[in-house]
Amino acid sequence: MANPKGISNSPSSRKVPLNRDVVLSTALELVDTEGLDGLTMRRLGQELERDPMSLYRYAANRAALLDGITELVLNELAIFADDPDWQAQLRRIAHDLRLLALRHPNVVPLLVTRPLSTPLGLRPLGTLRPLEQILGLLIGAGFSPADALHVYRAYYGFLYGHILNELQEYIVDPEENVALLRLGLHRLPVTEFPTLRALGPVLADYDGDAELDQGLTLLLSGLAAQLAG
Amino acid sequence: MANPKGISNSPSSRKVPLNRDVVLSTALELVDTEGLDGLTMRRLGQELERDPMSLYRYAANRAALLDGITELVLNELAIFADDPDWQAQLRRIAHDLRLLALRHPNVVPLLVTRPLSTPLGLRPLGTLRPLEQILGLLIGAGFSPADALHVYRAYYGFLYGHILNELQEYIVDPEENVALLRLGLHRLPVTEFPTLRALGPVLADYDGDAELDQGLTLLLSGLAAQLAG
DNA sequence: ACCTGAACACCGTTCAAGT
DNA sequence: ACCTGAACACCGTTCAAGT
Repeated sequence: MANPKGISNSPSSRKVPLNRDVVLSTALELVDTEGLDGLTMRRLGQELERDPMSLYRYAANRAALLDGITELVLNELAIFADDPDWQAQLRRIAHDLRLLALRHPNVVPLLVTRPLSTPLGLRPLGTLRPLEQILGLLIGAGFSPADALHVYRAYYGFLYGHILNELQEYIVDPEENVALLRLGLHRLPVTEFPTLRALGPVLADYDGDAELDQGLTLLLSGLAAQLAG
Repeated sequence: MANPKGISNSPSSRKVPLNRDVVLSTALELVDTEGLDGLTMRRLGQELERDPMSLYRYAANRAALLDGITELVLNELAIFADDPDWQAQLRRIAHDLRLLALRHPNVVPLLVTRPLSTPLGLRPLGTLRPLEQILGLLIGAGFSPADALHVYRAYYGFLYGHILNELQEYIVDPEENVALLRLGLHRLPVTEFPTLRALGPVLADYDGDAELDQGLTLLLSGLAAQLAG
Protein backbone atom coordinates (compact mmCIF):
# COMPACT_ATOMS: atom_id res chain seq x y z
CA MET A 1 0.00 0.00 0.00
CA ALA A 2 2.17 2.79 -1.31
CA ASN A 3 -0.46 5.50 -1.17
CA PRO A 4 -2.84 4.69 1.67
CA LYS A 5 -4.63 8.03 1.84
CA GLY A 6 -4.53 8.55 -1.91
CA ILE A 7 -7.59 9.42 -3.94
CA SER A 8 -6.17 7.74 -7.03
CA ASN A 9 -8.19 4.89 -8.48
CA SER A 10 -5.36 2.49 -9.13
CA PRO A 11 -4.18 1.17 -5.77
CA SER A 12 -0.94 -0.33 -7.09
CA SER A 13 -0.06 2.77 -9.15
CA ARG A 14 3.56 3.47 -10.01
CA LYS A 15 4.67 7.05 -10.24
CA VAL A 16 2.85 8.73 -13.12
CA PRO A 17 5.05 10.81 -15.40
CA LEU A 18 4.39 14.45 -14.59
CA ASN A 19 3.19 17.13 -16.94
CA ARG A 20 1.09 20.21 -16.51
CA ASP A 21 -2.16 18.44 -17.27
CA VAL A 22 -1.56 15.64 -14.79
CA VAL A 23 -0.61 18.13 -12.10
CA LEU A 24 -3.66 20.31 -12.77
CA SER A 25 -6.20 17.51 -12.97
CA THR A 26 -4.88 15.95 -9.78
CA ALA A 27 -5.14 19.38 -8.17
CA LEU A 28 -8.72 19.70 -9.40
CA GLU A 29 -9.54 16.26 -8.04
CA LEU A 30 -8.12 17.31 -4.70
CA VAL A 31 -10.19 20.49 -4.67
CA ASP A 32 -13.32 18.58 -5.60
CA THR A 33 -12.90 16.01 -2.86
CA GLU A 34 -11.37 18.03 -0.05
CA GLY A 35 -12.13 21.65 -0.77
CA LEU A 36 -9.86 24.54 -1.61
CA ASP A 37 -8.02 24.40 1.69
CA GLY A 38 -7.23 20.77 1.00
CA LEU A 39 -5.09 21.79 -1.93
CA THR A 40 -1.61 22.47 -0.63
CA MET A 41 1.65 22.04 -2.47
CA ARG A 42 2.70 19.41 0.00
CA ARG A 43 -0.53 17.47 -0.19
CA LEU A 44 -0.52 17.59 -3.97
CA GLY A 45 3.07 16.39 -4.01
CA GLN A 46 2.05 13.51 -1.79
CA GLU A 47 -0.79 12.65 -4.16
CA LEU A 48 1.62 12.53 -7.09
CA GLU A 49 4.30 10.78 -5.03
CA ARG A 50 6.77 13.59 -5.65
CA ASP A 51 8.66 16.11 -3.67
CA PRO A 52 6.41 19.19 -3.39
CA MET A 53 9.20 21.25 -4.90
CA SER A 54 8.94 19.41 -8.19
CA LEU A 55 5.51 20.97 -8.73
CA TYR A 56 7.11 24.35 -9.23
CA ARG A 57 8.16 23.19 -12.65
CA TYR A 58 4.52 23.17 -13.73
CA ALA A 59 3.14 26.18 -11.86
CA ALA A 60 5.13 29.17 -10.68
CA ASN A 61 3.38 29.14 -7.30
CA ARG A 62 0.15 28.23 -5.59
CA ALA A 63 -1.73 31.15 -7.16
CA ALA A 64 -0.70 29.98 -10.61
CA LEU A 65 -1.93 26.52 -9.69
CA LEU A 66 -5.33 27.97 -8.82
CA ASP A 67 -5.40 29.85 -12.12
CA GLY A 68 -4.56 26.62 -13.89
CA ILE A 69 -7.51 24.91 -12.25
CA THR A 70 -9.93 27.60 -13.40
CA GLU A 71 -8.55 27.24 -16.91
CA LEU A 72 -8.97 23.49 -16.78
CA VAL A 73 -12.59 23.78 -15.70
CA LEU A 74 -13.49 26.51 -18.18
CA ASN A 75 -11.96 24.44 -20.96
CA GLU A 76 -14.78 21.97 -20.43
CA LEU A 77 -17.19 24.64 -21.63
CA ALA A 78 -17.94 24.34 -25.34
CA ILE A 79 -18.84 27.55 -27.16
CA PHE A 80 -19.79 27.71 -30.83
CA ALA A 81 -19.14 31.29 -31.81
CA ASP A 82 -20.54 30.78 -35.30
CA ASP A 83 -23.95 29.53 -34.22
CA PRO A 84 -26.47 31.61 -36.21
CA ASP A 85 -28.95 31.37 -33.33
CA TRP A 86 -27.13 33.41 -30.69
CA GLN A 87 -29.96 33.22 -28.19
CA ALA A 88 -30.07 29.43 -28.26
CA GLN A 89 -26.29 29.34 -27.96
CA LEU A 90 -26.22 31.64 -24.94
CA ARG A 91 -28.97 29.62 -23.35
CA ARG A 92 -27.12 26.35 -23.77
CA ILE A 93 -23.85 27.80 -22.53
CA ALA A 94 -25.60 29.05 -19.41
CA HIS A 95 -27.05 25.64 -18.64
CA ASP A 96 -23.70 24.00 -19.31
CA LEU A 97 -21.86 26.38 -17.01
CA ARG A 98 -24.48 25.79 -14.33
CA LEU A 99 -23.89 22.04 -14.54
CA LEU A 100 -20.14 22.58 -14.52
CA ALA A 101 -20.50 24.64 -11.35
CA LEU A 102 -22.64 21.99 -9.69
CA ARG A 103 -20.07 19.37 -10.65
CA HIS A 104 -17.21 21.44 -9.21
CA PRO A 105 -18.79 23.58 -6.49
CA ASN A 106 -15.48 24.10 -4.72
CA VAL A 107 -14.06 25.68 -7.86
CA VAL A 108 -16.77 28.35 -8.10
CA PRO A 109 -15.09 30.66 -5.56
CA LEU A 110 -12.05 30.47 -7.82
CA LEU A 111 -13.99 31.30 -10.97
CA VAL A 112 -15.56 34.27 -9.27
CA THR A 113 -12.63 35.48 -7.23
CA ARG A 114 -9.45 34.97 -9.25
CA PRO A 115 -10.34 37.58 -11.89
CA LEU A 116 -10.70 40.15 -9.12
CA SER A 117 -6.98 40.03 -8.47
CA THR A 118 -5.68 40.09 -12.02
CA PRO A 119 -6.18 42.80 -14.65
CA LEU A 120 -8.11 41.42 -17.60
CA GLY A 121 -5.24 41.35 -20.03
CA LEU A 122 -2.97 39.42 -17.72
CA ARG A 123 -5.34 36.57 -16.99
CA PRO A 124 -4.76 33.01 -18.12
CA LEU A 125 -5.82 32.74 -21.74
CA GLY A 126 -8.14 29.86 -20.94
CA THR A 127 -10.29 32.17 -18.86
CA LEU A 128 -10.45 34.83 -21.59
CA ARG A 129 -11.42 32.46 -24.37
CA PRO A 130 -15.11 32.27 -23.40
CA LEU A 131 -15.23 36.09 -23.37
CA GLU A 132 -13.65 36.35 -26.81
CA GLN A 133 -15.91 33.67 -28.24
CA ILE A 134 -19.12 35.12 -26.87
CA LEU A 135 -18.18 38.54 -28.16
CA GLY A 136 -17.64 36.94 -31.53
CA LEU A 137 -21.02 35.25 -31.34
CA LEU A 138 -22.78 38.51 -30.55
CA ILE A 139 -20.99 40.54 -33.19
CA GLY A 140 -21.81 37.82 -35.68
CA ALA A 141 -25.44 38.23 -34.67
CA GLY A 142 -25.38 41.90 -35.57
CA PHE A 143 -24.40 43.70 -32.38
CA SER A 144 -21.76 46.41 -32.63
CA PRO A 145 -18.56 45.54 -30.74
CA ALA A 146 -19.38 48.02 -27.99
CA ASP A 147 -22.92 46.71 -27.66
CA ALA A 148 -21.64 43.16 -27.67
CA LEU A 149 -19.54 44.03 -24.65
CA HIS A 150 -22.53 45.45 -22.82
CA VAL A 151 -24.61 42.42 -23.67
CA TYR A 152 -21.81 40.16 -22.51
CA ARG A 153 -21.63 41.96 -19.19
CA ALA A 154 -25.36 41.68 -18.62
CA TYR A 155 -25.29 38.00 -19.55
CA TYR A 156 -22.21 37.12 -17.55
CA GLY A 157 -23.40 39.06 -14.52
CA PHE A 158 -26.77 37.37 -14.57
CA LEU A 159 -25.26 33.95 -15.07
CA TYR A 160 -22.73 34.11 -12.26
CA GLY A 161 -25.26 35.79 -10.04
CA HIS A 162 -27.57 32.86 -10.57
CA ILE A 163 -24.88 30.29 -9.94
CA LEU A 164 -23.87 31.98 -6.69
CA ASN A 165 -27.51 32.16 -5.66
CA GLU A 166 -28.14 28.52 -6.33
CA LEU A 167 -24.98 27.29 -4.70
CA GLN A 168 -25.73 29.34 -1.63
CA GLU A 169 -28.94 27.45 -1.10
CA TYR A 170 -27.59 24.13 -2.24
CA ILE A 171 -26.59 21.51 0.29
CA VAL A 172 -24.86 18.35 -0.78
CA ASP A 173 -26.78 15.74 1.12
CA PRO A 174 -30.45 16.16 0.16
CA GLU A 175 -31.48 14.19 3.23
CA GLU A 176 -29.64 16.59 5.45
CA ASN A 177 -30.98 19.50 3.45
CA VAL A 178 -34.38 19.80 5.05
CA ALA A 179 -33.04 19.00 8.48
CA LEU A 180 -30.25 21.53 8.36
CA LEU A 181 -32.53 24.13 6.89
CA ARG A 182 -35.10 23.59 9.62
CA LEU A 183 -32.42 23.55 12.26
CA GLY A 184 -30.96 26.73 10.96
CA LEU A 185 -34.21 28.55 10.48
CA HIS A 186 -35.46 27.50 13.85
CA ARG A 187 -32.45 29.18 15.35
CA LEU A 188 -33.47 32.58 13.96
CA PRO A 189 -35.23 34.99 16.32
CA VAL A 190 -38.94 34.97 15.43
CA THR A 191 -39.46 38.64 15.95
CA GLU A 192 -36.63 39.70 13.70
CA PHE A 193 -36.95 37.05 10.98
CA PRO A 194 -40.63 36.23 10.58
CA THR A 195 -40.59 36.13 6.78
CA LEU A 196 -37.47 34.05 6.41
CA ARG A 197 -38.69 31.51 8.94
CA ALA A 198 -42.03 31.23 7.22
CA LEU A 199 -40.37 30.61 3.86
CA GLY A 200 -38.74 27.36 4.95
CA PRO A 201 -40.73 25.05 2.67
CA VAL A 202 -40.38 27.32 -0.35
CA LEU A 203 -36.66 27.64 0.21
CA ALA A 204 -36.37 23.87 0.40
CA ASP A 205 -37.48 23.17 -3.14
CA TYR A 206 -35.44 25.59 -5.17
CA ASP A 207 -35.47 24.44 -8.80
CA GLY A 208 -32.26 26.02 -10.04
CA ASP A 209 -32.59 24.87 -13.61
CA ALA A 210 -36.10 26.28 -14.03
CA GLU A 211 -35.19 29.52 -12.31
CA LEU A 212 -32.16 29.96 -14.54
CA ASP A 213 -34.23 29.30 -17.62
CA GLN A 214 -36.91 31.81 -16.71
CA GLY A 215 -34.29 34.44 -16.05
CA LEU A 216 -32.63 33.68 -19.37
CA THR A 217 -35.90 34.09 -21.22
CA LEU A 218 -36.42 37.48 -19.67
CA LEU A 219 -32.85 38.60 -20.26
CA LEU A 220 -32.56 37.32 -23.81
CA SER A 221 -35.85 38.83 -24.94
CA GLY A 222 -34.72 42.13 -23.45
CA LEU A 223 -31.42 41.92 -25.28
CA ALA A 224 -33.06 40.85 -28.53
CA ALA A 225 -35.37 43.85 -28.35
CA GLN A 226 -32.29 46.01 -27.97
CA LEU A 227 -30.86 44.47 -31.15
CA ALA A 228 -34.08 45.05 -33.09
CA GLY A 229 -34.77 48.57 -31.80
CA MET B 1 7.53 53.97 19.04
CA ALA B 2 5.50 51.13 20.40
CA ASN B 3 3.81 50.17 17.16
CA PRO B 4 6.13 51.02 14.27
CA LYS B 5 4.30 49.07 11.55
CA GLY B 6 0.86 49.88 12.92
CA ILE B 7 -1.90 51.29 10.78
CA SER B 8 -3.51 52.99 13.76
CA ASN B 9 -3.91 56.75 13.50
CA SER B 10 -2.72 57.66 16.96
CA PRO B 11 1.04 57.10 17.07
CA SER B 12 1.30 57.30 20.84
CA SER B 13 -1.70 55.03 21.43
CA ARG B 14 -1.94 53.01 24.60
CA LYS B 15 -3.53 49.62 24.44
CA VAL B 16 -7.17 50.02 23.44
CA PRO B 17 -9.61 48.02 25.54
CA LEU B 18 -10.73 45.08 23.45
CA ASN B 19 -14.26 44.21 22.48
CA ARG B 20 -15.77 42.50 19.48
CA ASP B 21 -16.32 45.72 17.59
CA VAL B 22 -12.78 46.94 18.03
CA VAL B 23 -11.41 43.58 16.95
CA LEU B 24 -13.65 43.41 13.90
CA SER B 25 -13.08 46.96 12.72
CA THR B 26 -9.35 46.59 13.08
CA ALA B 27 -9.60 43.37 11.11
CA LEU B 28 -11.59 45.17 8.41
CA GLU B 29 -9.02 47.95 8.30
CA LEU B 30 -6.33 45.34 7.85
CA VAL B 31 -8.23 43.64 5.02
CA ASP B 32 -8.83 46.99 3.33
CA THR B 33 -5.19 48.00 3.44
CA GLU B 34 -3.38 44.72 2.98
CA GLY B 35 -5.84 42.31 1.44
CA LEU B 36 -7.42 39.15 2.77
CA ASP B 37 -4.12 37.34 3.09
CA GLY B 38 -2.84 40.20 5.22
CA LEU B 39 -5.35 39.33 7.89
CA THR B 40 -3.78 36.73 10.14
CA MET B 41 -4.45 36.16 13.81
CA ARG B 42 -0.87 37.03 14.59
CA ARG B 43 -0.86 40.22 12.54
CA LEU B 44 -4.16 41.34 14.02
CA GLY B 45 -2.83 40.66 17.49
CA GLN B 46 0.19 42.79 16.67
CA GLU B 47 -2.07 45.59 15.46
CA LEU B 48 -4.00 45.51 18.71
CA GLU B 49 -0.84 45.05 20.80
CA ARG B 50 -2.13 41.79 22.23
CA ASP B 51 -1.19 38.19 22.24
CA PRO B 52 -2.87 36.61 19.18
CA MET B 53 -4.51 34.11 21.51
CA SER B 54 -6.52 36.82 23.19
CA LEU B 55 -8.48 37.31 19.96
CA TYR B 56 -10.11 33.95 20.43
CA ARG B 57 -12.30 35.52 23.06
CA TYR B 58 -14.01 37.58 20.35
CA ALA B 59 -14.08 35.13 17.45
CA ALA B 60 -14.03 31.37 17.72
CA ASN B 61 -11.50 31.08 14.90
CA ARG B 62 -10.33 32.77 11.74
CA ALA B 63 -13.44 31.75 9.78
CA ALA B 64 -15.63 33.36 12.43
CA LEU B 65 -13.50 36.48 12.13
CA LEU B 66 -14.17 36.59 8.40
CA ASP B 67 -17.88 36.15 9.04
CA GLY B 68 -17.73 38.99 11.50
CA ILE B 69 -16.18 41.24 8.88
CA THR B 70 -18.94 40.52 6.38
CA GLU B 71 -21.49 41.32 9.06
CA LEU B 72 -19.73 44.56 9.87
CA VAL B 73 -19.74 45.65 6.25
CA LEU B 74 -23.33 44.63 5.56
CA ASN B 75 -24.42 46.53 8.65
CA GLU B 76 -23.43 49.69 6.82
CA LEU B 77 -26.23 48.99 4.35
CA ALA B 78 -29.46 50.80 5.28
CA ILE B 79 -32.69 49.17 4.17
CA PHE B 80 -36.12 50.68 4.74
CA ALA B 81 -38.47 47.75 4.52
CA ASP B 82 -41.54 49.95 4.87
CA ASP B 83 -40.79 52.20 1.92
CA PRO B 84 -44.01 52.33 -0.13
CA ASP B 85 -41.96 52.72 -3.33
CA TRP B 86 -40.24 49.34 -3.47
CA GLN B 87 -38.63 49.98 -6.84
CA ALA B 88 -36.97 53.18 -5.67
CA GLN B 89 -35.85 51.41 -2.52
CA LEU B 90 -34.29 48.50 -4.40
CA ARG B 91 -32.61 50.92 -6.72
CA ARG B 92 -31.05 52.89 -3.90
CA ILE B 93 -29.94 49.76 -2.06
CA ALA B 94 -28.22 48.53 -5.20
CA HIS B 95 -26.30 51.75 -5.64
CA ASP B 96 -25.39 51.78 -1.96
CA LEU B 97 -24.11 48.22 -2.07
CA ARG B 98 -22.11 49.04 -5.17
CA LEU B 99 -20.42 51.92 -3.38
CA LEU B 100 -19.83 49.74 -0.34
CA ALA B 101 -18.14 47.17 -2.57
CA LEU B 102 -15.95 49.82 -4.18
CA ARG B 103 -15.01 51.09 -0.74
CA HIS B 104 -14.10 47.60 0.46
CA PRO B 105 -13.11 45.67 -2.67
CA ASN B 106 -11.10 43.13 -0.68
CA VAL B 107 -14.21 42.21 1.26
CA VAL B 108 -16.24 41.33 -1.84
CA PRO B 109 -14.77 37.82 -2.15
CA LEU B 110 -15.95 37.31 1.41
CA LEU B 111 -19.47 38.56 0.71
CA VAL B 112 -19.72 36.29 -2.27
CA THR B 113 -17.90 33.27 -0.94
CA ARG B 114 -18.68 32.86 2.74
CA PRO B 115 -22.36 31.99 2.18
CA LEU B 116 -21.26 29.13 -0.07
CA SER B 117 -19.81 27.30 2.90
CA THR B 118 -22.60 27.81 5.42
CA PRO B 119 -26.22 26.67 5.15
CA LEU B 120 -28.53 29.66 5.10
CA GLY B 121 -29.96 29.18 8.55
CA LEU B 122 -26.58 28.97 10.21
CA ARG B 123 -25.15 32.18 8.81
CA PRO B 124 -24.36 35.22 10.91
CA LEU B 125 -27.58 37.12 11.52
CA GLY B 126 -26.08 40.30 10.16
CA THR B 127 -25.83 38.70 6.74
CA LEU B 128 -29.43 37.48 6.81
CA ARG B 129 -30.93 40.78 7.86
CA PRO B 130 -30.84 42.33 4.35
CA LEU B 131 -32.59 39.24 2.99
CA GLU B 132 -35.33 39.41 5.62
CA GLN B 133 -35.80 43.12 5.12
CA ILE B 134 -36.00 42.98 1.35
CA LEU B 135 -38.49 40.13 1.54
CA GLY B 136 -40.52 42.31 3.87
CA LEU B 137 -40.31 45.19 1.44
CA LEU B 138 -41.54 43.05 -1.45
CA ILE B 139 -44.35 41.43 0.48
CA GLY B 140 -45.42 44.86 1.63
CA ALA B 141 -45.52 45.86 -2.03
CA GLY B 142 -47.99 43.11 -2.82
CA PHE B 143 -45.85 40.12 -3.81
CA SER B 144 -46.74 36.76 -2.32
CA PRO B 145 -44.02 35.40 -0.03
CA ALA B 146 -42.97 32.83 -2.63
CA ASP B 147 -42.87 35.43 -5.37
CA ALA B 148 -40.97 37.77 -3.11
CA LEU B 149 -38.30 35.09 -2.78
CA HIS B 150 -38.05 34.72 -6.56
CA VAL B 151 -37.84 38.45 -7.02
CA TYR B 152 -35.18 38.65 -4.33
CA ARG B 153 -33.13 36.00 -6.07
CA ALA B 154 -33.33 37.76 -9.42
CA TYR B 155 -32.41 41.06 -7.79
CA TYR B 156 -29.61 39.70 -5.65
CA GLY B 157 -28.17 37.67 -8.52
CA PHE B 158 -28.18 40.64 -10.84
CA LEU B 159 -26.68 42.93 -8.22
CA TYR B 160 -23.80 40.71 -7.21
CA GLY B 161 -23.23 39.77 -10.82
CA HIS B 162 -22.82 43.43 -11.64
CA ILE B 163 -20.50 44.10 -8.72
CA LEU B 164 -18.27 41.18 -9.69
CA ASN B 165 -18.27 42.39 -13.27
CA GLU B 166 -17.31 45.89 -12.38
CA LEU B 167 -14.65 44.92 -9.89
CA GLN B 168 -13.11 42.57 -12.42
CA GLU B 169 -12.49 45.43 -14.77
CA TYR B 170 -11.63 47.94 -12.09
CA ILE B 171 -8.03 48.84 -11.42
CA VAL B 172 -7.11 51.00 -8.47
CA ASP B 173 -4.73 53.46 -10.06
CA PRO B 174 -6.57 55.11 -12.98
CA GLU B 175 -3.24 56.21 -14.43
CA GLU B 176 -2.03 52.66 -14.47
CA ASN B 177 -5.40 51.51 -15.78
CA VAL B 178 -4.89 52.30 -19.44
CA ALA B 179 -1.28 51.24 -19.38
CA LEU B 180 -1.93 47.92 -17.72
CA LEU B 181 -4.90 47.27 -19.95
CA ARG B 182 -2.86 48.00 -23.05
CA LEU B 183 0.01 45.95 -21.79
CA GLY B 184 -2.26 43.08 -21.06
CA LEU B 185 -4.24 43.23 -24.25
CA HIS B 186 -1.13 43.56 -26.33
CA ARG B 187 0.04 40.31 -24.87
CA LEU B 188 -2.95 38.43 -26.32
CA PRO B 189 -2.43 36.48 -29.54
CA VAL B 190 -4.01 38.52 -32.36
CA THR B 191 -5.37 35.55 -34.22
CA GLU B 192 -7.17 34.09 -31.24
CA PHE B 193 -8.35 37.30 -29.56
CA PRO B 194 -9.11 39.82 -32.30
CA THR B 195 -12.31 41.12 -30.73
CA LEU B 196 -10.99 41.50 -27.24
CA ARG B 197 -7.92 43.35 -28.46
CA ALA B 198 -10.00 45.68 -30.56
CA LEU B 199 -12.23 46.52 -27.61
CA GLY B 200 -9.42 48.08 -25.59
CA PRO B 201 -10.75 51.66 -25.63
CA VAL B 202 -14.32 50.60 -24.87
CA LEU B 203 -13.15 48.45 -22.00
CA ALA B 204 -11.19 51.35 -20.61
CA ASP B 205 -14.14 53.62 -19.91
CA TYR B 206 -16.57 51.34 -18.15
CA ASP B 207 -19.16 53.47 -16.36
CA GLY B 208 -20.24 51.08 -13.62
CA ASP B 209 -22.84 53.35 -12.12
CA ALA B 210 -24.63 53.93 -15.42
CA GLU B 211 -24.46 50.28 -16.39
CA LEU B 212 -25.90 49.25 -13.03
CA ASP B 213 -28.70 51.75 -13.38
CA GLN B 214 -29.66 50.62 -16.87
CA GLY B 215 -29.74 47.03 -15.75
CA LEU B 216 -31.87 47.96 -12.76
CA THR B 217 -34.37 49.74 -14.97
CA LEU B 218 -34.73 46.65 -17.13
CA LEU B 219 -34.96 44.29 -14.20
CA LEU B 220 -37.35 46.38 -12.14
CA SER B 221 -39.72 47.01 -15.01
CA GLY B 222 -39.74 43.29 -15.69
CA LEU B 223 -40.47 42.52 -12.06
CA ALA B 224 -43.13 45.22 -11.85
CA ALA B 225 -44.88 43.74 -14.87
CA GLN B 226 -44.86 40.43 -13.06
CA LEU B 227 -46.56 42.07 -10.10
CA ALA B 228 -49.18 43.71 -12.27
CA GLY B 229 -49.90 40.72 -14.53
C1' DA C 1 21.52 22.64 -16.43
C1' DC C 2 18.38 20.29 -13.73
C1' DC C 3 16.67 18.15 -9.48
C1' DT C 4 16.40 17.53 -4.45
C1' DG C 5 15.42 18.50 0.10
C1' DA C 6 16.94 21.04 4.15
C1' DA C 7 15.87 25.33 6.10
C1' DC C 8 13.33 29.73 6.72
C1' DA C 9 9.70 32.46 7.87
C1' DC C 10 5.58 32.19 8.46
C1' DC C 11 0.57 30.12 9.63
C1' DG C 12 -3.95 28.63 13.04
C1' DT C 13 -4.85 26.50 17.11
C1' DT C 14 -4.17 23.35 21.29
C1' DC C 15 -3.24 22.97 25.81
C1' DA C 16 -0.43 23.01 29.88
C1' DA C 17 1.07 26.14 33.09
C1' DG C 18 0.45 30.05 35.43
C1' DT C 19 -2.62 33.68 37.99
C1' DA D 1 -12.24 31.04 36.27
C1' DC D 2 -9.56 33.50 33.24
C1' DC D 3 -5.31 34.67 30.77
C1' DT D 4 -0.80 33.66 28.73
C1' DG D 5 2.43 31.83 25.76
C1' DA D 6 5.05 27.71 24.64
C1' DA D 7 4.50 24.06 21.54
C1' DC D 8 2.43 21.41 17.70
C1' DA D 9 1.36 20.46 13.25
C1' DC D 10 1.10 22.42 9.57
C1' DC D 11 1.97 26.08 5.46
C1' DG D 12 4.61 28.28 0.72
C1' DT D 13 8.86 29.11 -0.96
C1' DT D 14 14.09 30.03 -1.01
C1' DC D 15 18.33 28.44 -1.88
C1' DA D 16 22.41 25.73 -1.14
C1' DA D 17 24.03 21.42 -2.14
C1' DG D 18 24.05 17.73 -4.90
C1' DT D 19 23.88 15.39 -9.75
